[in-house]
Amino acid sequence: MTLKVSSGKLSLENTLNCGQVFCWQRDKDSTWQGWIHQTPVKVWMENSRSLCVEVKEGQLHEAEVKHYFGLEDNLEAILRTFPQDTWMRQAIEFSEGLRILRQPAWEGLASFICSALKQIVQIQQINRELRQRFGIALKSGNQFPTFSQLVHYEETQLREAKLGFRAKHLVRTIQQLNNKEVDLETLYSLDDVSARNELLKLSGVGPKIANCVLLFCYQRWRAFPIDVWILRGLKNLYFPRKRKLSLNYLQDFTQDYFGPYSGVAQQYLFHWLRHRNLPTG
DNA sequence: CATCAGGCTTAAA
DNA sequence: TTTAAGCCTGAT
Repeated sequence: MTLKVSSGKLSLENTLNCGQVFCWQRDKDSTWQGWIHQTPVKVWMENSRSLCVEVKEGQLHEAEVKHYFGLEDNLEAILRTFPQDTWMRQAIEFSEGLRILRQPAWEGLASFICSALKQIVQIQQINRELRQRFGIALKSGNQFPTFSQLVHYEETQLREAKLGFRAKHLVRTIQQLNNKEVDLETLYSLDDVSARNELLKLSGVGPKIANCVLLFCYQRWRAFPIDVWILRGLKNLYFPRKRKLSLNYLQDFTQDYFGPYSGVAQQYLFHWLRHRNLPTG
């Protein structure tokens, strides 16, 4: 069956291919195959204001689709809180229709632990490898394995999924979650700082990855991940004359300057910066 | 305390 | 050969 959901402004390209999520693939006909939590779907836009979702009968409700794609967020109002400097204006124009998804916490956490020193294409490969090797098989693909399912595997087995040295961290984090040292479910009810501190207890989770998980999985819109792209961008665009900038100083600056939705602004900047520096762009 | 090398894997350019 | 969405450890 096909669900048709009124979406407001939404660009699937900018939303699914901006580096916030790694379980979507575009087909030739600009439809996308991926997952809404553990449900396999195919999605496409109709008349630029309706999101169509092909899904097995009874597997998904419209509310779940809206929630996953963040369609209840007032995007225009969020964009108005951004500083209207020359760079942000370009980023907003380039990233039109980009929405922050509400991803499942475990898959997001695992993906970002695996993201260290990896390009987006490679992180997508890891996502597929983990599904194919360890996930429950459905007709249209394998589900992302839960940490409970993964707890039975050794580091060497995870390494085969192209994880490299990140396998050690993922194994440790899986054990920590299995021990209830950290409980991903309770993070939803914690304030930003407490939730962040919980994530930082996990192996392989530093400031950058913690902020990614907060922003993309826990709807903490002030979380501003600083990676090498954003670091270069901030230095070149906002502090071209400064020689030395500490990470702490920049982190404070982003909170103040980009405002209550600074994390969303980060993603708009990030998406723009990446394509701005590509050979074709 | 902050800050900073060095090491870690792999694939693509 | 270099580079790519970092983190951890240990040394100052």
